[in-house]
Amino acid sequence: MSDAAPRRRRDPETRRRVIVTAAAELIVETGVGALTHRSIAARAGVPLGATTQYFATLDELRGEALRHLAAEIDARVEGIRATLAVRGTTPAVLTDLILQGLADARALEADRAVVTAAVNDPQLRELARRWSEQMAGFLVADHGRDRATAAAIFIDGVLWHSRIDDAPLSASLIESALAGILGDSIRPPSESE
Amino acid sequence: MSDAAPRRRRDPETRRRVIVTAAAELIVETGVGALTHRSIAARAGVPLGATTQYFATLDELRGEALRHLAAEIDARVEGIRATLAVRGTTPAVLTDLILQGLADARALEADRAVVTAAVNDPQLRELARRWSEQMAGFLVADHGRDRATAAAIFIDGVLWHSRIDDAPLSASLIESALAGILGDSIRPPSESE
Amino acid sequence: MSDAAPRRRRDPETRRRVIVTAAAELIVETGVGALTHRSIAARAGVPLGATTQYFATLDELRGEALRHLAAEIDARVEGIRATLAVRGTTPAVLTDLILQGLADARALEADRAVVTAAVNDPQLRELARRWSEQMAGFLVADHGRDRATAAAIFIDGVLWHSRIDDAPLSASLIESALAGILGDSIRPPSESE
Amino acid sequence: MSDAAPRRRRDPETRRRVIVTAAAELIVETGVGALTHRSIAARAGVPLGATTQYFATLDELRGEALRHLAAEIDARVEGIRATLAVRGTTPAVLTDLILQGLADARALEADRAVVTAAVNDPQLRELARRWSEQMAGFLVADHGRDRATAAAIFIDGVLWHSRIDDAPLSASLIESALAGILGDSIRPPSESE
DNA sequence: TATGAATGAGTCTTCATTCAT
DNA sequence: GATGAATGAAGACTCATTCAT
Repeated sequence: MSDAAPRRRRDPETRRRVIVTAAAELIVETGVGALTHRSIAARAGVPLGATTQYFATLDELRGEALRHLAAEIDARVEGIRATLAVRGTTPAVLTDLILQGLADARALEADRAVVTAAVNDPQLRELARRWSEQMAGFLVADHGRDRATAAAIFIDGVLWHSRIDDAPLSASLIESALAGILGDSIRPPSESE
Repeated sequence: MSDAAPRRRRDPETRRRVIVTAAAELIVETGVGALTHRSIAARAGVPLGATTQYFATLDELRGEALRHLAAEIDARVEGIRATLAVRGTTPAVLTDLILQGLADARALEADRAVVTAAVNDPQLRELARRWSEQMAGFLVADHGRDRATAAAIFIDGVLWHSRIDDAPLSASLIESALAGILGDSIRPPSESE
Repeated sequence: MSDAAPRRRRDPETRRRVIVTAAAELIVETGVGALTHRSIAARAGVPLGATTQYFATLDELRGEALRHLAAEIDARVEGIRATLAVRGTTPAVLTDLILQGLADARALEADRAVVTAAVNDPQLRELARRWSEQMAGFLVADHGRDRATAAAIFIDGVLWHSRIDDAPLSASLIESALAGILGDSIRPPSESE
Repeated sequence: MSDAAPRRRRDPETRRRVIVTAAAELIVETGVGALTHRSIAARAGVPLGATTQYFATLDELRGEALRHLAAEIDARVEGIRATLAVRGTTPAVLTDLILQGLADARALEADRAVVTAAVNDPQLRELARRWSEQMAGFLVADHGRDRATAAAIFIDGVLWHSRIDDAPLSASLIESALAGILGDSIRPPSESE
């Protein structure tokens, strides 16, 4: 029944990660603007001082958290890339992947959080652009620059829609739109390999 | 005593409006998170006390400001509706309107600011949805629900793109994509009227 | 027996003065380095917030307090000037004034506090120089630049001595030294007015 | 296991000295108020823990550093004593030594730093007095108590002047003043030795 | 009613000191 | 013994909100 909180084990690596993760969660849930040392410490279950021990300023910690989110997103994007390489970049495949992505609420929120944060912070623009640019990059070989970009923009719109709107979009709506955007550049995936 | 002195802003209505407008500007410029009584008073050119006189809490004032932005957006949407009624809902007309909208940086920023704020505040969702829903509404008669929704989503994506990305999109990219999305539902505007 | 501290009367003028005075006292007693908002508030008997209400930064408040001390010093220097004008700048008169000054512990401490603060803050140098320069200025007409400066420097040394050393200096020691420094430039005060 | 590895600073004595020296430097450069464990460790090139290993509190370390500065001063004072013993205590010799002292900015700053620190810490008074008292002691045999004290006070004033004022004092000003203070007690140095 | 002074809660940040390793 | 991670007590500063005037 001793109420003196025992000093924690020394494991800087883990602690850093716990703090960054907590900050990332809070950004997703409440936005970058609401981030405070206190809220992070509470969420991470560490004393206030720990949040300033590893990061010189809140700005730095915020940056780490956003990069953490970006890394999460990158990992998913890499999965998408791999799938597209195997199954082809047809509207059906893309729609499938989008619906999968929408089903992962956490992933969706992380992605939109980064973009949202970028609206009022030019330094984050590059981070925010990445997802969309990579998606366009995956499509450009098969569909050309303009169609690829337009498709990526449409997909971005879909993600936003699902973040703001409660009614989910139907697969056929998404697939038809993509088919229209990609037009006659659509070809079945190559048989080889 | 001289009645030449212009009636000192005795009009509470006007003052309220001045304050709300100032708050709306600040939200657009710096985000909802940076809003303070002091910054609003300074921007509006009114004493600090005036900002608490007319609005019980900062939250309330923030809400009014966001509603003000929404009303601004509605006014522009109404203009779009009128134009579409006259010129038809073809990709060319839509592209024209989108490019016009992108050229109005202030309008664009206002719109994205409301959506951004809505990401972390469910109460604002309805406000944020409005623009997209109305746009879809204008297209539904000519193109059907799904195509209209898809087009509105694409347009939303275009607006986001221009907010995050520096390189502007070409008219042909936008028009081609819209043409693909709206597909064979596209018809020339009616001759009548 | 109500323990709710009643909100104070509104008298900004007085409050500012109370705060600056408290800060000046603390500088004299504990040095500029030990100055904190909290210590000032406690000394002044005002809530913490009051110390930040009137001064944008602690630096600004510190500056005001030092200027307050400088003004105190200036007032005394003006008294010295007036006395020297009437009674002449002889060693005897100077010694008399010095001993008077030394008797006023508070004045002495204020003076040395300003100089001490200037040691590590170049911005205060000018403030710290003033006393010595004015003293030299009073003597220059009668004794020439070098002797006047040397006398002022000696007096400065006397003030420091009395601040650090417990044993007081005798009047004869001071007077003899001044007589030596001023040398044959010493003349009795003019008879006229 | 090669014994070529230079014996890792295993010498606690040396480490203590390194830390104290670093602290002393910092006091001279930035004042006692700005002293922190971290700044000392950084300056000394030792780990943070070393600064708390050898000194129970920062206060203790600060005291050691000030005593270190006092010892430095003593060493220079001893040099002055030796010179005065050889060359005599004439104004010319004293002026020479003063100008030499003023040229050694580091020495000057160390000296004033100790005095400055003593202003707000009575425990340091004795340390701060030492320089002046020793200087007077060197002169007392040749010039008597009062003149010696007065000369020491004047020299102290000169040191302060150079710390606060940008314009340096001329040798003739200093020498004349000393000549006046020491008066007819001045004698050429003894032939002996 | 209109104003801005008053207050304290809450923010970021720095550091002395403790103590696990 | 030596190191640096851990902790919390301050410190500067900002502001929503209250309320005297």
